[in-house]
Amino acid sequence: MNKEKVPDRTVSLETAEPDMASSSSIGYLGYAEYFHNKELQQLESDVQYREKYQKEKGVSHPTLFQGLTIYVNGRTDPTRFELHKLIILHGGTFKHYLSGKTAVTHIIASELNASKKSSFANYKIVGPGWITESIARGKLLPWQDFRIVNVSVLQGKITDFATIRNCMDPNFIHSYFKSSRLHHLSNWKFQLRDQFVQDLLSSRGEISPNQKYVFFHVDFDCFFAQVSAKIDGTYDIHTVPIAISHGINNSDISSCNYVARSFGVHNGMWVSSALKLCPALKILDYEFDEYEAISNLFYQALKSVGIFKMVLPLSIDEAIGCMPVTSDTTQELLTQKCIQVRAAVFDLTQGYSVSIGCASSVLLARLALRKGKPNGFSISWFSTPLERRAFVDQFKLKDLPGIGYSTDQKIQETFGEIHSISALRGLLESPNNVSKLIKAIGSKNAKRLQTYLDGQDDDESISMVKDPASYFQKKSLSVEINYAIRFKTIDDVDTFLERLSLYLWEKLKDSNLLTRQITLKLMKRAQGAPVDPPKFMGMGKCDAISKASTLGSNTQKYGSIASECKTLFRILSVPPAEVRGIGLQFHRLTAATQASGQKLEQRRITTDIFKKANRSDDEVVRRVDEDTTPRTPKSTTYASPVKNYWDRHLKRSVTPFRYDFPDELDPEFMSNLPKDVQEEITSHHSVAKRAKRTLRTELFEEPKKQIKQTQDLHYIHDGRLVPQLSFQGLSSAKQICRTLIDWVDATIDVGPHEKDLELFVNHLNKLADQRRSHIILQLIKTLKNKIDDHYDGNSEGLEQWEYFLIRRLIPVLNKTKSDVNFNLVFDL
DNA sequence: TTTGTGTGGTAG
DNA sequence: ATCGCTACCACACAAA
Repeated sequence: MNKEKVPDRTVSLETAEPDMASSSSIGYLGYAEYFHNKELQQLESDVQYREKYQKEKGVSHPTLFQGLTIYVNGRTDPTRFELHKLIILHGGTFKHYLSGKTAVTHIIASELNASKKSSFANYKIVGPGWITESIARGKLLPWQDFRIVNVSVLQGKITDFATIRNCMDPNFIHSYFKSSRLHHLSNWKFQLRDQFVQDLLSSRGEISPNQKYVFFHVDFDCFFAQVSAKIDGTYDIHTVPIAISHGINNSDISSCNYVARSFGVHNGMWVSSALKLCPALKILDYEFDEYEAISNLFYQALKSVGIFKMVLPLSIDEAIGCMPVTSDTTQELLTQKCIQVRAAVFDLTQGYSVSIGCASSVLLARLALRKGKPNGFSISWFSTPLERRAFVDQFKLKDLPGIGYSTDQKIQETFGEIHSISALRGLLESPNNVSKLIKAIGSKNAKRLQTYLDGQDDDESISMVKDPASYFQKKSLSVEINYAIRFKTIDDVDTFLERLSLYLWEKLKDSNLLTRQITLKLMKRAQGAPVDPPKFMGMGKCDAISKASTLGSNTQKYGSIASECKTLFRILSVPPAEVRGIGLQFHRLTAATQASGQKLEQRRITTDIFKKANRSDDEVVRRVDEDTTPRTPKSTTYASPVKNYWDRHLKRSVTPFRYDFPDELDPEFMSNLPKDVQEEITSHHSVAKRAKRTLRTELFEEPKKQIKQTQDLHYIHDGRLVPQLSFQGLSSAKQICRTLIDWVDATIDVGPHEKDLELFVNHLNKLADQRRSHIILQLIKTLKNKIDDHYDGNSEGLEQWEYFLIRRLIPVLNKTKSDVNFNLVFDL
């Protein structure tokens, strides 16, 4: 591709500067507007355009494409706009649509998705290089040399197509996120923040906390709509109502232009309702890569202006530039700067419009931005608090940051139909009303709202400006999917949980962090909600329930995380078929030390608990990827979190359900599988059977309490005040050992109860917290010996006990390895 | 009083 | 068809 041959873009039609007076027309759209005409007119226009251009430039182009009719599909390099121009300048005919009537001779595309590919089957499909190379060589090159035949692309798209509808597909998570706008928004935000922190730390430029700034809140006008419309190239964004969405029915509109808004269309609306308000609405698809590219240019432009001490990233299309206040900061100067910033973005992005709100506080800048939109700017530079308040009074409560739908509703429930800020200000003169407000929306919310009434920033915004490095530092990690989640069996759930754990674990590992606490969050179909929600593959009306588990140590271990998730799912006790969404969160993150990072690498190469345990000459697997620094015992919860949970959720209806999986695995089928697959299946099967047992006992049988309830005791031990740990009401190791023996004997046929296992692991973890490793060792040895006693039999229970021993107890044991010197051989 | 857990709300 | 994410704050309530 020869870019030099591309005529430069300084044609008068497309060089107009952004219109600073914020009026209706934007210069750059002149070009788009020009081609917006109906097709017949357009043919004539193309000829006119060519003549005008050649006359102005004093050049003429060879008519390479004479007689050809060309259509450009999707994103290309050079862009569709540039190709359009090249084609018509060189005598070709450009088609905006693939209407059936007019024959298109060639299609230009870089990549075709499956549906397009098959519908284009009868066309000559070529890469954009065909155009640029032909022009460069001065002759029409054979199109066959630039033909696009990429079967893998085709297949990839086809699997994608199926993948997104089936959450059990191994690629589901990845492929779903690839087209989830919300995932992209979150991801971009994180990346921008991360980049910001890195830049800040490497630049060593100090942020002085007492610096006074003018804030420039810069924001694209309907970003997605602007970008997608330009890529598509078919419509004039100033005259045609445009919205961005995936589908045509119950699909969210994520962005719409101001023409669409004038019909009452707004972001978040479903396409079907938007079309009722505005039948002419054009729906365009997302162009995520392009959003990212334009955003890069946007941030680059903000930096290049050179007036900002820092540029705080708010999102892909939104940032706050902080300009230090000096003695000559005046309304005139600020006006000039706003114009300058808008022009810089416009130039670098080649034609995108941003709006700016400029003020002395982050809040006022945000409000000013609303006045500046679209395609303009607004400055709120006040000298008295009175002026500030008068300015704030123009807005609605919902315009204030942090006042969303729900808070707004609560205020109205308290004070009647109150929408305006001025009305609320009046009400709050009475202390009585202030306490009403606090009661309705909480004290923090109320306090922040009052700060806003004064035009001042709340503590959070202040900390963002004063200590941005820590404000933008990530403190938790989570993943959530509430779309297309449909499970049949608990095996499905386990498999999915493993993939979700893997996804998040990789992020944890990449950020070199350890986690202390895991939360599993489920969306459960609400009582009475239809099994098939109105939105295709959506979650419908759901109850959100979650359960946290505090791990025994700071960990980065995939195995512990995944198995903990499965346990949490069982505790939440939602039938797999009722699950509509699933999420995983890591809290209480700590930085992994350099050493543990290195050990992690070792572990991945050499060890796997299962395999290690199978090798009789092996000592107990070393704990390698857990934090070995002693934790302060602090306060530990001695009561069972499980009991706590069920006390609170007992009212929740639990629908009985059946797991359908075979009781026994077919040995012939199994023997034909690779060894690792066999192991995996056996392990799933065993977890599933355990769950079956657990829930069956819980739901259909009188729960056989083998052992009495936990008691929570506290007493003086060894002359010190040490919290006395107990398991099943027993404190002495000897007594507990006897209980363990009874426990194994009593459950060797049916397997242990999940809740009991959890209590026992909790107990061990607490012992580990107190560094009482010898007791842990004693208990586990006892348990192991007892299980070995039953080894001749081939009961289900034995299998489950072994699984428990390997998966849950050995990790606890490994954790204590540094405390005592011992070798323990497990030859299972 | 302090700490921890589950839930709700918000933003883009 | 359709891609309903994710970090963070605040609160109610329970437990110590």
